[in-house]
Amino acid sequence: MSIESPRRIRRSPEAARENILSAAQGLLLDRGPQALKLVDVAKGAGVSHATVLHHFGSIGEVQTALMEQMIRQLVEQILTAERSDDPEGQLESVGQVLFDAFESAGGARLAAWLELTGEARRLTLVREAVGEVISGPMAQKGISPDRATNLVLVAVSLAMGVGLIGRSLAELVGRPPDSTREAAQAFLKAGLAAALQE
Amino acid sequence: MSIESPRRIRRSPEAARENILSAAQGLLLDRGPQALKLVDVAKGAGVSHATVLHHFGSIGEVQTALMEQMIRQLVEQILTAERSDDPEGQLESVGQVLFDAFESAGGARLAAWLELTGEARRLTLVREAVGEVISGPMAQKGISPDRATNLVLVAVSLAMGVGLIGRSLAELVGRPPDSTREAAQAFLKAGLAAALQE
DNA sequence: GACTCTATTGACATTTTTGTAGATAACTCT
DNA sequence: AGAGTTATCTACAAAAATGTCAATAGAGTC
Repeated sequence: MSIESPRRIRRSPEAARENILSAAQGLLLDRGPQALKLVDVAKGAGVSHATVLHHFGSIGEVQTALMEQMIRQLVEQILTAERSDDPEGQLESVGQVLFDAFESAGGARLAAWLELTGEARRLTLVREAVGEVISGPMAQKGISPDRATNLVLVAVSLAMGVGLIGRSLAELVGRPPDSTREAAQAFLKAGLAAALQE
Repeated sequence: MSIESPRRIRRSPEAARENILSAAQGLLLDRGPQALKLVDVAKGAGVSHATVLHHFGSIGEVQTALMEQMIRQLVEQILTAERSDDPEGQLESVGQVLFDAFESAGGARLAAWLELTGEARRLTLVREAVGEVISGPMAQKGISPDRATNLVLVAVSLAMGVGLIGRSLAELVGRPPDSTREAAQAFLKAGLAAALQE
């Protein structure tokens, strides 16, 4: 029987916060917002719950910090795709990334959570991204700001819906999980094409 | 100073459950799922929390009962509209009701909640409704079951997204709250029309 | 009016969740 | 190596949320 040496991992404050937030994100994505309890987050991060409080002050601040981080990630993904591509494929590509962001990265779950908890005002970052898409690639395609806004509203809503319930819905009607997304992307593409033909 | 008579309202078990559930629904709709605490629900219903437990056994059962009731309401709305209308307007009408159900009645919030908490299997009722729409009005329009399923998946996802974040999104980009829904309905209608022209 | 039934309640008990405080250990700098 | 800083931990405390129980009070029946 040896006395075990009390090994601790000591992180920089930033690393510690990051570690905790990523654990929290994992919990949010696969167990839902209700799972964001202090001890559970701590356990997920491999630290004591006191450590979480040391870095965030309260569980509530963990949650808002998580929201902000996820929003930043979401917007970054979209803007990156919007900027880097060739102007031709931009619209399709942005559509692609939009669905990706809302699906895999948990964007839909985040947005749903924000909406359900009434914190949707935090989405100011999103407004900027939307504005950039409207005045950028869509303007280049000759789409008026007004119509462009409508298309974006529809596209984002659709991506949101698909990201949130698309897979469940498909399985519910006996289809492969991705079929909702595929159908939605095709539908959106057709609608965009129609909008361009005027 | 008079001794106040301890007036109680004594309801039938059914009325009591209904009263409690409707209070719970109110809480869910305007404060989110996190607000569904035992005491808060009880306060909303104007009874003691012990009464809630007497009728439901636990707060968890209140929540699942609420889910089931809301799902039933949702499906009923959709099926009613699907059945009662003239065959011509059915598709448009169902689209209308779909958006209504997911928006005003809180269907989107319900579905989001189910999804976030991983209880989406409860939606078997929805499968039946979907099946009925596919084999009913859509078949009459000459749409193949396969294509019909795709359209339904898209329509429901879109209604879901619009119902959940449509208003916030519109306000976020400086539009009137209803504009997301209007744009989405127009977009969906156009897509349906295109699908019929083959 | 007395009796029965049970929905309702206040008071208590338990569990869950969050927050606090002092001690300890990991890291940096000298 | 020694000292200072502070991230981390354990143990404790507080608060919040859920659940239990015996007593009370409506409403119907005899």
